[in-house]
Order: sequence, then structure tokens, then C-alpha cells
Amino acid sequence: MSLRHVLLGMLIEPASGYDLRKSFEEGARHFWSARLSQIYPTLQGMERVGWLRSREEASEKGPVRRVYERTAEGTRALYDWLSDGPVVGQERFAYIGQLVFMGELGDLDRTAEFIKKLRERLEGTLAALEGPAHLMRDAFEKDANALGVIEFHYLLSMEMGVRSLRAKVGWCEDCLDMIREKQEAEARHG
Amino acid sequence: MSLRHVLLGMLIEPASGYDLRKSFEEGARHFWSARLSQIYPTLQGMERVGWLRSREEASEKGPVRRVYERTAEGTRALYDWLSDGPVVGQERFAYIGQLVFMGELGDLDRTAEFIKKLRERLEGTLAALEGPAHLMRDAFEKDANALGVIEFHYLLSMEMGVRSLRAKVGWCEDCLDMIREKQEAEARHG
DNA sequence: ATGACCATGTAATCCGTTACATGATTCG
DNA sequence: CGAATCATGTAACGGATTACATGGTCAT
Repeated sequence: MSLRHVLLGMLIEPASGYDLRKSFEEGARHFWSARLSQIYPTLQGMERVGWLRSREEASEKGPVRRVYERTAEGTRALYDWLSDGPVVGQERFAYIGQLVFMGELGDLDRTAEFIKKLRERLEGTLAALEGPAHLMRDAFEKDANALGVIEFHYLLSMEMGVRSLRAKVGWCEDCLDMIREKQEAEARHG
Repeated sequence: MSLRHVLLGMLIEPASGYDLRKSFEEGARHFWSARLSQIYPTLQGMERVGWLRSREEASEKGPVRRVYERTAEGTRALYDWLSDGPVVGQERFAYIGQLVFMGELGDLDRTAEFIKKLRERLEGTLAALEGPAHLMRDAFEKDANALGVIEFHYLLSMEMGVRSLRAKVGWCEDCLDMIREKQEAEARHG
């Protein structure tokens, strides 16, 4: 029950479904994702329950745009969600499951291959985040007033992404070391 | 399409739905979660497609247990999944969204409160993981042969949980510092 | 006898993905 | 002329949560 709230948060300014998808691709990648085919019906549902209102708007290129904006009720729903305290759900990490169950195969070389691939992926995501995060962090360090409150919150969230990705990449390195160590021990007298 | 695979992985030995829930609560908390009401129909579905077979078994306390075990096909499906390479999905972190959108409120004290609550939760989860992870890590460091291959894989996965939770707790601390810094800057000449 | 734990499930609803369907404009 | 981008949606299916429904055993 959270995509609705994420969309509410993004609708600090009126936007169409198509615009919002760009927000997911550019801004929100590191904490949420959604497809157009989910965004459109969700917006319709939010309008039905009175959280949003919409109007049609001509576009230069392409068909008419349906632009949504929050109603007072929608804003209340957003603020209620923010007041709920941190929603720390049951996050799901399929790749950790894969790693655990790979134990059954008993092939440490294969496990090492798996972790190398994982490290690559994580490094890719990290690289994409580090640039923009670094820029904002520099600005903030030079002058803590350089960023507005909204940008500042955005910086905090990007730092989270960077930190936890770095920790995961570090974990990959250490895993590879531990695997080598185990292989050597097994070769000696396992 | 992954709960099925997680259940397959857990069924290295025959187990009932009820047993499997315990595996989620004890062993798999840090990477997956599932309710009984999802587990039961999923097992039934897996039996229908031939990944599992089941038999009834008397229980000392309570009603008859339905115990599932993997078929050869189920084992193949599991190994195929493991061969797919790391499934790095679009993880969703609702609390990061909450933090970002809290920018709109423009109340840094409230943001600080939010982060303190979040830190508490993360520390709780971390504390629960660190004990068992520490025990295994010690055993491994004394003798890399002390752990069997399956336990070793389990250690790797717990280390991941510990690492990324520590990184997140560290991020909470730094956020609080940055918020103080920003508040002071604003007081000076914002 | 009350509550915790054992044990299984169904039904309604909602959330999310994949695939399908359409059509205009702009840039190379 | 073809590909990318703009722009909106529906349909079918599958994954997940919440609530409902039942009943036995064991310890205090």
C-alpha cells in the first residue's frame, strides 16, 4: 500500500503518469520502481478515492496529457503516512537466498563466480548514484546553506544508497577472500 | 516468482508448511519473509506442477501434518534458478521515500526524530543477527574447516546482513550530524 | 480455564509484471 | 524511412496481505 504514497510524494507539483515514470527512472531508482502499466491505474484509483484531481492538457508532441494534482485530502494522506514512523518492511533479497541455497551444490568455485557477478551489478548501480551524490555532498560541505531543505533531504537519501551499496561491495570482496581461505584449508586437510 | 524457489531451497529436507514458516522466522528473516496464508497455497501449487510431492504424517500435538519433499523436477527447478545468476531486483525501501518526501514539511527536528526511530529499528534487527553471525565467524576464523559447506554459505549470507545493517546505522548517525550542521548554519545566516 | 503453540486451510482484496494495443512527432 | 520519444491505456496473470475459520494439546 505504498506506491500510492510514493506517487503522492512525487506530486509536490502537478504531473502526468508519463512525467512520474521519469521521476522513478531518474530520481527514485534507489528506493522504488514502478512501470507505466502500474502507474496509470494507480493514479486513476487515487482520483476515485479523492486523493487526486486531474485535467487534460494539450501537448506539443504526442497525444493529450492527463495531469494530476493532489487534493487537500491527498496531502493529508501523505502527511499521515509520513507520521506513521519508518515503514521498515520485510525487504526481500532474492540473491541472498540464492547464495544460501547454493551451499547445497557444494561447489565453491561456482559460489565465487556468483559473487563476482553480483559485485559487478552492485558496482554498476553504485557508480550511477555516486556522481550526483558526490556533487550535492560537496556543495553541502562547502556551505550547509547551499542546499534547500528539499534538496538536503534528497542528499540524505542518496547517501543511504551509496553507503549501503559500498558495504555490499565490500562484503563481496571479503566473501571472495573467505572462499579462497576455505578452499586452501580444504586442500590442506579437509 | 521467487517464493517458490525459496521454498524449494528450504526443502533440502522434507517439511510441512508450518515447519517452513519457522525457517522464515529463524533462518531467513534477513532475506525473505512469508506468511502461512501464502505458504500453504504456494506449496499446493508447487505440488500441482510436479515440483513437490506430499504425504500426511501423524503429529503428537495437533492435527495431521502435510509433509512436502522435492521431486527430481523440483530439484532441477531450484538448480536452474541458482544458475540464472544473481537476481538483483528492484528493491523497495519505503522508509527512504518517506525521508525524501519529508523534505516538503521543512521541519528538520521531525526528520531527526524519524531517523532516530529508524536507527532503533535497524539496531534491533542488527542485534538479533550479530550473535549467531559472530559465533559462526569465530569458529571459521579458528579453523576454516570447522564449518561444513552449507553452514559456510549461511555464514556468508549473515555477514551480508550484518554489514549492510551496520552501514545503515552508521548512515543514521551521520544524518543526525548533518542535520545539526544544517540547523546551525540556518541559525547563523539562513 | 486461559493462553500459547501446534496445524491447516479459504476468501477477498490489493499490489505488481508482462504483454497487448494505438498513434503522433522529431531527429538523423 | 526508421528509431526514439511522447503519451495513454487495458487485460491477463501472478504474488502478497489481511481477515476469516477451525480445532487439538500442554503448561500454569
